[in-house]
Amino acid sequence: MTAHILVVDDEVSIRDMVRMALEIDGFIVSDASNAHQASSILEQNNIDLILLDWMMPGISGIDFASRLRREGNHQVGIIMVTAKDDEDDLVRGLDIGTDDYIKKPFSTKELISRTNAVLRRLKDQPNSNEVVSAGVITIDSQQHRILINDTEVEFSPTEFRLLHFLLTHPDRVFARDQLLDNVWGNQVYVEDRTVDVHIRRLRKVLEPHKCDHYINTVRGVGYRFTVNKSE
Amino acid sequence: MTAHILVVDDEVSIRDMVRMALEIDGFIVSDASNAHQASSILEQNNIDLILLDWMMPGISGIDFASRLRREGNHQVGIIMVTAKDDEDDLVRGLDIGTDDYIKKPFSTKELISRTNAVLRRLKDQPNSNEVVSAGVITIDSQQHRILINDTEVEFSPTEFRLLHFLLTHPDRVFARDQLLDNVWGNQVYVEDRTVDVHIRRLRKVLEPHKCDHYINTVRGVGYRFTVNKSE
DNA sequence: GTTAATTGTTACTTTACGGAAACAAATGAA
DNA sequence: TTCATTTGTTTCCGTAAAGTAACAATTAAC
Repeated sequence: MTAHILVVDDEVSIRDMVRMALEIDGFIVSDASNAHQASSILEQNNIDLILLDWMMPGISGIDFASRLRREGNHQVGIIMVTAKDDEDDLVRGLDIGTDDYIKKPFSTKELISRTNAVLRRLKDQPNSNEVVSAGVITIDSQQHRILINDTEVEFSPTEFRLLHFLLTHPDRVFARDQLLDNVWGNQVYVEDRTVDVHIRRLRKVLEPHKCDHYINTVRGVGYRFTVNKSE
Repeated sequence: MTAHILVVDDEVSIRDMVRMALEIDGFIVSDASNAHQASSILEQNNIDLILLDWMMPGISGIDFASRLRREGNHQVGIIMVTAKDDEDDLVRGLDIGTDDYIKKPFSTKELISRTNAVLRRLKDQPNSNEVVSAGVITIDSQQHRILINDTEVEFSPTEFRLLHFLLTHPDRVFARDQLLDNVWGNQVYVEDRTVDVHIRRLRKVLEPHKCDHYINTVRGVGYRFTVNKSE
């Protein structure tokens, strides 16, 4: 889920500065010095967000952005980067359908903040309205609540993610590595056995509600979530 | 959802020009030649946006705008209209709390564009003309008052907006960034942890009235407002 | 101008979560 | 049975996250 960001600016110093700031924060960064380059990068990569300079020789940022939106590309986020004296065109920019703008000069802190904010807004829309349930367990991810038999039960963050993953992928065995990838994320490295401990903690919380048996151990392989008790 | 726009300018030719442009685009338009007239129209109508001339005999546009905001009218949008030599004062104008400005002379295209942009931004914000309540808390945003158990309780501006946002979006977790976007606005950058401090201040004010438990901490995620106590 | 209020930041404290180690129990193979 | 391997469980401890208070800088009010 690391976002891929395209930086478009004709000045190499700005590109480098922005690239560095973004990479330090864990983003994947591509850059382009003009609209033409940017287009081809967009076609060949799965770009999440474009940081687009307002004034560029040739096709300007504003033209490029409006062309993208006109061509029906609404999924990619666009942040316009403007010099301070362009301010009076800002509204026109926002009218095109860009997501935000940053005024030069800007701090890397501000850059990161706005980037994250736009990415979050883009991601939020389709997702999180879901309520999933299995057996007596119901998970409302928007409220970040878990109900068991209509009673709220508290889980720690990792327990929450683990149970959510298992519940949304029922009747299927997952090896410990797979669980680590999906629940912990493939960036972090932790011991396999850590999964055991968290499975234990999960069962402990589920136990008072008589549904710890939803979590099966498949010896030699891993764990499985199922509402049908087989043993 | 046709917007109602008030045009305030002492020159009749400008009023007519603007009125015509807006009406062609489907807006409902009222106009006034001075601040006094504008006030009475504001009281009698549900105005969405004011196009306000900067320089006017009597009470100037800037004075009128700042008075409106000081009186707590934050729901109406304000676009300042300035002659080209007033530019120095622009920053001051935006500081008062106007939403945008247009320099004379302007094209009707630009006028429409900015008007739409401001209206769009306003629409996303909490609709302030209503009285909302949850549990023992009642917020009258028009009066800018908060009642808890029918007793008025004082809040600072930021506390007010924060509580209003949370109360109008109950039972949903918001990350700190999301709260910053929605309560502080997406054009300001402040630290994540600032949210914590304001949550603390909010709880401190709510505490004497035994409803600080409406604000839940969701560790690793953010905060949630709910009237149903679970623990 | 003086005072008070508000707000963002920082620094310090407290909490509790998560990861690993260590040991116990269970399972399967010989 | 005995042994090796896998899993269950508990405990410890570092640390990330939230709570809190104090501070400084604005801003509003008087």
